[in-house]
This record gives sequence, structure tokens and C-alpha cells, in this order.
Amino acid sequence: MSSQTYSISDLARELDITTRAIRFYEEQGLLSPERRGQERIYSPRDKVSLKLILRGKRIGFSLAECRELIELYDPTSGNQKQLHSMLAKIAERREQLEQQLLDIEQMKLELDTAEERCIQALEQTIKGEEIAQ
Amino acid sequence: MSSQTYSISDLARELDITTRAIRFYEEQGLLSPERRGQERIYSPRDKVSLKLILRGKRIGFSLAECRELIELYDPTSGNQKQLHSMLAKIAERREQLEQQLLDIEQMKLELDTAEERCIQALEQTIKGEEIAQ
DNA sequence: AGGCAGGTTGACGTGTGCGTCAAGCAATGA
DNA sequence: TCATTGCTTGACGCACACGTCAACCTGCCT
Repeated sequence: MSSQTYSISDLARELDITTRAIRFYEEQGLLSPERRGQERIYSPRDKVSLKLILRGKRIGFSLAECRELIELYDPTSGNQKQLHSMLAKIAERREQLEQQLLDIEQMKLELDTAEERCIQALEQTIKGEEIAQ
Repeated sequence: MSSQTYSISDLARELDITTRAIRFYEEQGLLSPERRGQERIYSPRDKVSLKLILRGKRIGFSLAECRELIELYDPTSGNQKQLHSMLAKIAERREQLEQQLLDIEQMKLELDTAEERCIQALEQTIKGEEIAQ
């Protein structure tokens, strides 16, 4: 049961992104796949990182922020100072996520009122057309 | 009780953005403040729109998406077709927000495990130092 | 009259996140 | 042997979201 590997286009297909994007993420230090000669060979771990990137992007994280997340997720045993700064970054991210939750709740409320008004406007339109007949 | 108004720098200070950004949002059609001569005069409504923009940005919306939200929020009585497309857009946004909620929950879980590993690594470090003493 | 604070319109610059060629290597099948 | 498929590295281009001048107007204070 040798650990599974993927080609760049495997991942591109599966995650619905372009190979260009994947290479760009590597350029930016978010990935560092193995090589077989020139070819990039991706591990399941790389795939997890890619999914993390995509999730991050969906909620508006920059690639730099995604890279930090990946580094946090890494079992990179750093020194004590680094570990403390990692914990601080984790706390920061958590706060950001909480703010985003609030923002999303607020947005949902606004969509509710927008929808109501939309429906009311539609009812008015229909009434107008009935009268016009 | 005349309705309150704001200068561009009033809003910039209060919302902690630059005047340049505010003008840019206007350029992109997200705002259309009154004028007194050359000067822009902002209404409470404009301020609401600005807050909506900032909320949108925090959860990764593009300015174009924010503009759509503002338009949805507007009591712009359109024709029936427009109203239906507005309802469709609202439904779309809601789906997107739900996805983002899932993404955020997942991120929080990942931060949890990252934190755990971080703490464990710290404990190891401390133990090592105790032995070294 | 002079000067400053605050506003205005360009216009160009910048960082991010890729898209889009171009040119080339490497294995594979007809 | 030749062509196709899939991968590679540049290198340039581009849209977005502003930052950063420059030059100018305008009201108000002294």
C-alpha cells in the first residue's frame, strides 16, 4: 500500500483549478511537491494543503494568509519563541473567523429584508398588471 | 431635524478607510453622493452602503459583488424580470454564505488541531529544557 | 493679500493572483 | 521516425483595489 501520488493535472481536474494556479501557489511557497526528474509529484498531504488554500480563498484569505495556515498546520517543531508566535497567530485567525461569522449573519439578515422588499415589489407589479387588463 | 450629512473625510475617519478608497468606490458605481458644488456630501444612506462594502470585503466579496448587494438593498423598483433576477441573485448569495459558514467551521477545527499540536510541542520543549538544566 | 485646511480631478504606480502564450524536453504509440 | 500527449520553465499581460503624487479650487482667518 504505497502512499498515493498525483500529477499536477490530476489535482487540477479533481480540485477544479488550473495547473497554472497550482504552480503559482508553489512559487509563493504554499506547496513544495516532490520531483521525479522535472515532474512534480504530489502527495495526499499536498492535496490537503491545496484544499486548505481553496477554503481560505473562499472566505477571502490572501495566499500569504493561506501559507501561514499551512505552516501552522505543519508539525514544524520550532523553538519556543516560534511556538508562542504560532499560538498568537492562531488566536488572531480565530478572532478574524469570529468577525466573519458576524459579518455573514448580518449579510443574511440584509438578504432577508432585500428579499422581502423584492417580493412586495413583485406583488405590486402583478396588481398593476391586473388593473391594466 | 434635517437629515445628517458627512464630508468625505468624516466618513474616512469614522470607518477607518482612506478618502481615495471612498472615491474609488464611487468610480466603481457603489456610491453616488450628492454634491454641493464640487464637494461630495454623504447621507446616512451612503454611510450604510459603505459599511456594507466593508462587511463584504471582510468576507472576501469583490467590489462588483458588493455593488450588487447594494443594488439589491436598494428599493429600486424594477420590472418583473429584474425582480425575479434579483431574487435569484439573493438565493445565490445565500448559498455562497452557507458555503462560507462551512468553510469557517472547518477552519476553526483546523485551528483547534494546530493549537493542540503547538501546545504539545511546547510541552516537549519545556521538558527538554528541564532535562538540559 | 496671504496662507492654510480641506476638497477636487487626473494620471501614473503597485501588489496580488493568476491567464496566456512560447519554446522545449520526455515518454508513448502508430 | 514522427507525431501526439503531458509536463517543464520563462516571460509578458491583465484585472482588481487601491496608493501616491501633482495641480488646482475654495472658503476662512489674520
